[in-house]
Amino acid sequence: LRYDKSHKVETRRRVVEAAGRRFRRNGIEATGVAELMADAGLTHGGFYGHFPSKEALVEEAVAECVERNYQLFAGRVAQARKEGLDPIEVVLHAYFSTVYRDLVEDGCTYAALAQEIARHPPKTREGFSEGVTRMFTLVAGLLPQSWSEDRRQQTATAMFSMAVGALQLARAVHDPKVSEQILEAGLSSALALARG
Amino acid sequence: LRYDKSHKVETRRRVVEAAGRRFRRNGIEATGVAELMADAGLTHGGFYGHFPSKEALVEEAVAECVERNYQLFAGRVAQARKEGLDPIEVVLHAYFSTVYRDLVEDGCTYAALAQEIARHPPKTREGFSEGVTRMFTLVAGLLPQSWSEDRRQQTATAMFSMAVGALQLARAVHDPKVSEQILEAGLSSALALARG
DNA sequence: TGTACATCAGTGAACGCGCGTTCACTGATGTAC
DNA sequence: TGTACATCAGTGAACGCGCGTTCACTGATGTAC
Repeated sequence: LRYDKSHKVETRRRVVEAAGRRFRRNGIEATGVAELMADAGLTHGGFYGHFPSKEALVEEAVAECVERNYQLFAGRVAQARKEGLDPIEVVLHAYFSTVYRDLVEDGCTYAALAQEIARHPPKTREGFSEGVTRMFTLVAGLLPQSWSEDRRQQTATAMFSMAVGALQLARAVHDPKVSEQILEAGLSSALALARG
Repeated sequence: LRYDKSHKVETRRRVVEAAGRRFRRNGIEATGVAELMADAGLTHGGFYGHFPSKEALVEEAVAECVERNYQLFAGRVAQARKEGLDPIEVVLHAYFSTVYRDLVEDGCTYAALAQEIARHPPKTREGFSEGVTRMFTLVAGLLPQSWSEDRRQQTATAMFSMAVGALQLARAVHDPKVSEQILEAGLSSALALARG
């Protein structure tokens, strides 16, 4: 044996992470294998020692982005609770903000990839779908306990859809004023939905 | 003179329309010049007799999609009024439906292109942005007259964001049941927002 | 009315380029002696 | 402890391919005689 096995595992992890960032920033199709290997400090040839194809990496990178998003969110919720704040308010303010709008490469996986994912093979879409339903459930858990399970799930789903749509439109629009109005409108309506 | 001038104008129109469809179905980047020229019944070489570059066509096709979307919507509103129905209900039911989810190439320009447009030059984004604000205003006009101008604009903005996000997530998710839940949740929450 | 002609919308071969992928290789490493 | 060696993670030239774009051309058309 040459390197200890952790070496290759670590390199692979670095490639997946670099891919996740690039995919969110520039899109999956627009990101070349050579480009993301360079991000990980490697040359393109080594790629196929880690993955059988670009699509295999896409699948893994999407799953990693989804997981990372979930952890980030769950972390914020836990911290809000520790500080005695309403988690749903903290989370919504974080989401519908110019900071999150501009944080593309480390930002929301769903706003960044939803459109492109729809044209990828089922396996890739499965990881994405699982992430979506987990987010729905996480948000539903932050809504009033007095509501029925169904109502919470439904409201959470709608709120999350609104968050994804608002982030995307806020990014697409060229007038910064309109962009901010989209975020503000989304925030206040999402808060209204959360309060019933 | 050879052909009457209407001939070239008509061909150009056909190319722009074919491009709009392809862009919505397969994405802008994934659509080749040869492909959309074939859709219009031509070969790729003729393209540059009509447009200086692919990006110039993109700009025009986006503007055409935006306009077409607006007309479609305005038409539905007018018809609902004629039939004595509440236009906002008619429009929301049409939007948050499996039919509209599956009608990609003739469907919502914003759900289909928002993500990609964010990476295009300012001129292309301007046409898109203008369309977005026009849609906001159109929807705002359907909300209760008793509300303040601000409230209507804000609610319309949030509703439209939700529609775009819900359509995208419903398209991306691989489980049809989850996809339908997203549409249903979006519809009932959008109706709730419309009623205050 | 019939023919020769000029026009120019549309054709299709060719270009440089970057993509995903392959493969013969290199050279830093942990191990055996 | 020092050296020779086998391993294999990573290198980089090369591939076929499709992209956007160019350009010399073709041939259907309306017009002039």
